[in-house]
Amino acid sequence: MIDGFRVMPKQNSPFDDLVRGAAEVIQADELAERLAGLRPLRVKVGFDPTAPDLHLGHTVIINAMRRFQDAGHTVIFLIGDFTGMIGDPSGKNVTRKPLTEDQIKANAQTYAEQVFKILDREKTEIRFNSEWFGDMGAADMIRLAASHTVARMLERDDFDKRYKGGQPIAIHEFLYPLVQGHDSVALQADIEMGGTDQKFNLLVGRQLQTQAGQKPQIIITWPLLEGTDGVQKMSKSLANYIAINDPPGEMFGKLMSISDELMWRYFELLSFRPGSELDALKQAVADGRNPRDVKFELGIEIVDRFHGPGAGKQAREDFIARFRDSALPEDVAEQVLQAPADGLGIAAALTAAGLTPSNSEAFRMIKQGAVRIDGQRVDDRELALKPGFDGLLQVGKRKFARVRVV
RNA sequence: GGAGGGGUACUCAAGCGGUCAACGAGGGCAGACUGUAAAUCUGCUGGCUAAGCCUUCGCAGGUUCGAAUCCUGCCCCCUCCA
Repeated sequence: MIDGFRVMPKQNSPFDDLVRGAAEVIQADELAERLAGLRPLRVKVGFDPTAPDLHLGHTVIINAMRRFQDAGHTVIFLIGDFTGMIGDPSGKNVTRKPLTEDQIKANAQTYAEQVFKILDREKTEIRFNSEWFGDMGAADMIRLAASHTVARMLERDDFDKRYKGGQPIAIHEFLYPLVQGHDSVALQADIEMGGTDQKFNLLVGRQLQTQAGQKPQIIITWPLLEGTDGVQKMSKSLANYIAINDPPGEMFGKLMSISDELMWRYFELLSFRPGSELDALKQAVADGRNPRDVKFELGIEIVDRFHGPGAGKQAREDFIARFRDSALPEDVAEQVLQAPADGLGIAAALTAAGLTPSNSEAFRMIKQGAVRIDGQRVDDRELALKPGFDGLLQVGKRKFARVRVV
């Protein structure tokens, strides 16, 4: 799938690990050539300062950045504050709301906090494209616009589809690839990485660099990570995501819930283990090792990364106790609920404790045998918790609340 | 500017005067199974002071014993023509 790979040295070389899981490398031979040089390469990755809540899908490319850092290269974390102020409409026909300068600053800050759980802060160059676009005049912008033709713009897949499909394309949308490409010129990027949907924009960068007398950047695109459902891309709106701010237990649990097949995909794109080690793990499973235990390894690595060394093992122990040995969790924060004299209805208690969204839902859960008190199933929907009650309420396998009724 | 089509629950999508809290699919949740899952099977999937009641089908009115379904006005989206 990747052109030029077969001319590369044997499997699992440092080169392979740098681009492991990449969707495409444009001019792989050039990449090998530049990597072989003595100069650290400038690796540019642009970020839209709109969605500060990062999930594991976002980290695929950040992991790749980290690998380049570890290989001694310079990673440029480019924040598209200039473009953000205008509102990038790419992708959908939904016009994004322009962001204010303050929002962008705040988002950039949140971004940085999360990103440096992976990247080495010392080795990261943070840049904003308003540096060179902020005071660019109309004349220069028109000059930039003159560097590309409409026909070439329409080569981009989504433009083409929209154009042929009679969907509107605003003029400024044509400017986005140019602006992004010009960023590469300004930064003198050797490499630009992005999602597969960015391919066209990244290619424009190559052209603009060539026009500016620079060596065109190498392009590495990364696939969109599937969400925990294993089918659709990971995204917050599809509720199939693992946020990097998820608490350890939740993060570990979500990782455990992915299919065995998807586990390898996650290893490939999210793990820092060398390819040789992944091959060994695959072999072990093929030889009969329980895939669950290998999934534990994945969970430990990821949880450790975002919650510090040791957090992963702790999460695994909790997980085993909870799900394999079905022990009741110990560390559930106690909630104190007010009850009328004749007691608090069980449904109302579940809802008040946040275990169910409504009393109706609580009744449904009881009917389905999903509700337990201290491990004992509750069948009586009329059950009332009297003042003085103190116990562990449970809905389903993973929702708990320790409740004291007064 | 003109002509036509459409807005239904988380999503898609039926319904076109009563039996509609609204078919079906997807998603989600729960139960069983398990290796934790996935797959599979089953159930649930508006709210409530719960065998009853209340609110929902773009918004606001109207007709009717009765409206998601008919009428009027408004808002929004799409297609074609200019």
